[in-house]
Amino acid sequence: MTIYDIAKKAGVSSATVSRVLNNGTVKTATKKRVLRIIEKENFVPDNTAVYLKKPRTRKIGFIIPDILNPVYPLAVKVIHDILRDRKYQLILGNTYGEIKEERNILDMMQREKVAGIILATSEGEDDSALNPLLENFIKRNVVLVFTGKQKNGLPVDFISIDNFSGMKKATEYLLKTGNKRIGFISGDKNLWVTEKRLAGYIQALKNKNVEIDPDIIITEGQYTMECGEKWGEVLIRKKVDAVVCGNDLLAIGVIKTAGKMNIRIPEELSVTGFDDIPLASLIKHPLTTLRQPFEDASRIACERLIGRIEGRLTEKPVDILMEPELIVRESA
Amino acid sequence: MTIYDIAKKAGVSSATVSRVLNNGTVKTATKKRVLRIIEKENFVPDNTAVYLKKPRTRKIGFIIPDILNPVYPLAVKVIHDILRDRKYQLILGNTYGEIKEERNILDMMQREKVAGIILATSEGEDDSALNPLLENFIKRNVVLVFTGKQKNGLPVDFISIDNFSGMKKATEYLLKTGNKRIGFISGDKNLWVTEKRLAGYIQALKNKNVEIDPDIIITEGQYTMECGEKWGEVLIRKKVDAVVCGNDLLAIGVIKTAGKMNIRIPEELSVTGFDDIPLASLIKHPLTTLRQPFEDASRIACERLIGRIEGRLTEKPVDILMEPELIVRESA
DNA sequence: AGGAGGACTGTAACCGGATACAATAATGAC
DNA sequence: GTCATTATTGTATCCGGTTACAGTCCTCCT
Repeated sequence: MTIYDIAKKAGVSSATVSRVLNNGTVKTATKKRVLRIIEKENFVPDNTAVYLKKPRTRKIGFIIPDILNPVYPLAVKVIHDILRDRKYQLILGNTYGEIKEERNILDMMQREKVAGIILATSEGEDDSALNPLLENFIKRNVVLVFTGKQKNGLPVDFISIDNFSGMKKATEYLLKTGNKRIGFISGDKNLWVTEKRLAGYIQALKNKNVEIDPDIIITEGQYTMECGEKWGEVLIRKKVDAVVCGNDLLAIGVIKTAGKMNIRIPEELSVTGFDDIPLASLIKHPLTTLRQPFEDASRIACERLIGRIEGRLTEKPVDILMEPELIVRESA
Repeated sequence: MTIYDIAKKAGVSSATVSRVLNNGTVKTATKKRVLRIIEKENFVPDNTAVYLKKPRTRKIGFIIPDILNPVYPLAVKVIHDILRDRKYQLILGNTYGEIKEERNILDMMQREKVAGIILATSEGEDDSALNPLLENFIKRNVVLVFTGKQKNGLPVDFISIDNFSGMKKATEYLLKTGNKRIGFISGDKNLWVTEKRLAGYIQALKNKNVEIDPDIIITEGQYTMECGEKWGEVLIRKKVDAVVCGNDLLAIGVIKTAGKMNIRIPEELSVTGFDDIPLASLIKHPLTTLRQPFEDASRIACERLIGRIEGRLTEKPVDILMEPELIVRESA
């Protein structure tokens, strides 16, 4: 079933059917007749043909590290909904922190001729290897927005969270509430977020003239609960008063370990997280953490992306850093 | 940049380039030369053209109610990964329980010419209105798999959980541990899962000759934490000993409410859930619930789908109901 | 009535690949 | 060296829409 079949049944040319489908100028009576037939035949045009001819598709790629990290479902939802309202389609890709996967996903998206990509990943120092690929997109007028990594000189919008300031806040809070020996756990040190969050932690300590002890700073592994448990135990054995965690999952892992080791929270160990995932307020020791304005950031990123695609937004690429808010609960 | 450009630069015809891209028979030397140029020019073929000619795409639709429900991220991951390994692409759609949204998503997927769809939704009694649309897919050889609703006579595989048996187990457990007055909370009564889960609850009571009290059976609203809080309060005021919840989110809501009302769990109120979402084991009163073999079910659904698409699987549509496992924790 | 001008419609050329079929080159047997 | 086979390559068409361009048909004036 093609527009030619519809055209024949309606006694018009294919061009007229196409115009009916695209709100071209068609006499009302003709339009009605064609629409009736389209309806009756359950005709739906084939996007592969539509987009072959049109200069751009209405597909947007969204690349995240891992949908199982509870931060991302909300971002996916926000973006999914905006795209739905604007009649765009969402193509989702998980990289699991692997350059190779990211490369595959980008390749796939290029084949699919996406109109834009929201990149929420950051694979560490070696992800500059992806720059040539990304530049390729830009060359072809595919719009990019970054929300999880530095732009490395690429002319793209960058919408993110002020990780430095956030972690500084958390550390300052722990210092203020009397913690002396404060450990730090994050994921891989080469990730942009790790770097910024670690810097915030260090800055807060320096400001109060607290000695920086590399022995209780752990910046390897993933941002997962499992790593939280593992490193949590290590730090507890090193007699820390508090642990600043790079994200909530790590913090929850630390709290789990503390439970197993019969360490009371927050009396014997204070723990802070980062993200304020839905879990954070529901666990046994509700988590003191930094709430990311994730919804707003996703919305802004997505709307700027569409604005650029549709030519409504033409200003030079900007950096927008949003301020996380410290949410004090019971874990610290 | 098209295969024609590549062909010209390589001094071959477009057909040869196409063969290089599709592992056709090409002399090794020629292949090398063409590949070098493809590499140098960063050429990537345009799927809109590829799929215009080919009988089917390598895109699979996955339709879920809401990615924010913690059951779905895992399913998305499992399916995403299988598809990635098999070189298929994932198109995700959230319906939010709305027939209208589901219709839009199905329409979009038809335009995109998906090769198959995994349907994890169930919009209640009126979703039979979607049958004509779904039959349309089948007519066009698009393969469907259902994981969340009855097949309504459609010739499709149905992979799901035995909701009836699961809820019967939970209710029986509550009876065995001495609870007399057991309330029931679920989402909308027209949903297939609700129907089955309610039936399991009723069967368990009947088997023990416990009177069914419609006054403490609530089957409206959504499967959300908020509804759990709302209906939990209602049931607590009606003096129930226990509440069987249609899913974990509802159960967590009930537990939250109980906390606010100073009702001790499980001494004064036992609560069970359904799903065993990641949250279930981490909350203050770890949840007794039914673990769904979600990973396996998603995998089976996805693999059968691909098998049928690729013609490897040709047997008649089957129903596979997997058995949920009762996980006893502290809430009951 | 004769035209001007706009509304509507049709014709045909793309878009960028895949592939049937035809043509040519290479290989091997005798 | 010749010819049958097979391997390799090229030509041309098609996939299903969109759209530039060229009509055709009205409507409304003068």
